[in-house]
Amino acid sequence: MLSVWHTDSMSAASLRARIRAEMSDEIKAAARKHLAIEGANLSLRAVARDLGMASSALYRYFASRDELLTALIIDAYDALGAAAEAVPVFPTAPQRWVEIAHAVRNWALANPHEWALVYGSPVPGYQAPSDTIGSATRVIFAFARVVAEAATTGHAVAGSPVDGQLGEEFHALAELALPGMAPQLAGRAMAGWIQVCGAVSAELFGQLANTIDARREFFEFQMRGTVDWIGLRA
Amino acid sequence: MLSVWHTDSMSAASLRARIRAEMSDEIKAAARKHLAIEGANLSLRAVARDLGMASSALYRYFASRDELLTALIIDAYDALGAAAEAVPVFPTAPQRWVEIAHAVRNWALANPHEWALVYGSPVPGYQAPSDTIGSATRVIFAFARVVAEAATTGHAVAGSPVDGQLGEEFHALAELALPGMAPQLAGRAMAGWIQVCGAVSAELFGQLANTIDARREFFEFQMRGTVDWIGLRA
DNA sequence: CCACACCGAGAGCACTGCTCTTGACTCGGT
DNA sequence: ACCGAGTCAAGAGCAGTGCTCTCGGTGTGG
Repeated sequence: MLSVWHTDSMSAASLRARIRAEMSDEIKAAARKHLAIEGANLSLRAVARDLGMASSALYRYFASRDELLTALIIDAYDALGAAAEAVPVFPTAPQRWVEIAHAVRNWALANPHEWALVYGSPVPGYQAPSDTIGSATRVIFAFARVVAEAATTGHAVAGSPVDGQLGEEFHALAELALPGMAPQLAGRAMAGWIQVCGAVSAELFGQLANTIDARREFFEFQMRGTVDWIGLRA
Repeated sequence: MLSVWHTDSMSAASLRARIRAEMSDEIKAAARKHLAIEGANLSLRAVARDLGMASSALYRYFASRDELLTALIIDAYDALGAAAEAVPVFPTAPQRWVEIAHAVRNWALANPHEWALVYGSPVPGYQAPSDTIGSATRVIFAFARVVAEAATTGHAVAGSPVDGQLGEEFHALAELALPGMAPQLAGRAMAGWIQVCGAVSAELFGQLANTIDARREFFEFQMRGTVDWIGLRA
C-alpha cells in the first residue's frame, strides 16, 4: 500500500511535470519554427501568439529569452551530435571522417539557423551556461573516435611532435580521446574539427556566394584535404 | 575667373558634401563604439544620444539601421584588407601566408565585433548589397597574390587536378588570380582562406574555450598545416 | 532676393523583453 | 469536506526599439 501511495504521488507529481515538459516542448517547437523564419532575433511575443497565449505566461516556463535560447542551443547540440553518431561505420578512417563531416554539413543545411545559433557569432549579452558543454562535445567526440581508432589500428601517421604549452594542451586532449594517443595527432584532430566547422559556416554564412556553386563537391574537396593533413590513412 | 567661379562653386558644393561626410564619419565612429560595447544589436537611438541629437536626425544620413550596418561592414572589409596588405613581404611563400594570416587574426582580435559583423552569422533580414564585394575581396587577394607568385616562381606544388563543375569553378578562380595558374592550386588557396577564416572565427566565437589557451601557437600550428596542404614550399 | 533643398527636433506608431498584480484553478493535508 | 498553498494564464504597464511624418529653421543656388 505504501508503495502504491508512493507511486500514486509520484505519478501525480510526474503528471504535473510531464504536462510542464510537454508545454516546454511546444514552446521550443514554436520557437524553432520562428527561428527558422526570421533568424536569431527571436520574439517571445510572437511565439506566444503562435501558441495562443499571453507573452507573460511564457515566463512560467523560461525565465528569460536567453534561457529559451539556451534550451534551443542544447537541443541543437544534441541533434547535431545524434546526427553525427548515426553515421554508419565506413571501412576506412578517411571515409569515416568525411562521412561524418557530410552528416554535420547536411544537418547544418537542414537547420541553418540552429547552426548559426550554436557556431555563429555569439549573442552579445549572452553567456553560454555550463549546461551546454556536455551536449556540445558529442559531435566532437564522434570525430575524435575516428582518429583514436585509427591511431590504435595504425591507420594514423603522427606528425612531428609539438612542445611548449600547446604540446601539453594537445596531450590533455589526447588523454581525453584515447590514453596514450600521440598529442600532435589529437591537436591535428582538433584543428580538423575546426576546419569542418569553418567549411560549413563559410558555406552557410555566404562566403562562397558568386564564387563556388558546387558546394558539396567543394566540401568533399576540403574534407579530403583535412583527413590528409590529419594523417588518416586507408 | 570662370575657372575660379567654377572652383568656388565646386568647393562650396564639396563643403556641403564634406560636412555631410564628416557627420557620417562621426555617426559611424559612434556606432562602432557602441558595436564594441554591446555587439551586433546596434541601437540607433543610443548612438543618436551619444551624438546629442534626435534619433530621427540620424535618418538624414542613413536610410535605415541596415544601411548603417552596411557602411560599417564596408569599412571593416577595407580595414581588414588594409591590414593584410600592410604586411611586409617575407622571404618565402609559406612565411608570407602565415604572416598575413597573423595580421588577419590580430585585426580580428582587436576588432572582434566588426569581425563578427562580417564573417559571423548573417543578420536575418539583412542582405549584403553588391557594394560590399569589392572591399570584401581585398583580403582574399592578399592571400591569392602569395599563392600566385609562388606558382610563377615554382614554389607551389599543384596537387591532383579536379574535374567536373568544381574544376571549372577553380579554373575561373585561377584566371582571376593569375592567368594560366593551375586550377586545383586556386581551389586549395580558396579552401586555405576559408581555413584562416574558420580558425579565427573558432577562436573568437568561443570554440576553444576550456580546451586551448595557447591561442597564437595553435593558430600558427593550423596555418602551417594550411600552407603545407596548399602546397607552398620555401 | 527668394525659392528650394536640406537639416534637426518632436510626436507618434507598432513592436520588443520583462515585471507586477489579479483572478481562477488544482492539489495535498488535516 | 474544506481550506491554505502552490501553480497558472492574463492583462496592464514600463522602458526601450526602428521608423515615419510633420513642423520650423537655415543656409545655398539661381
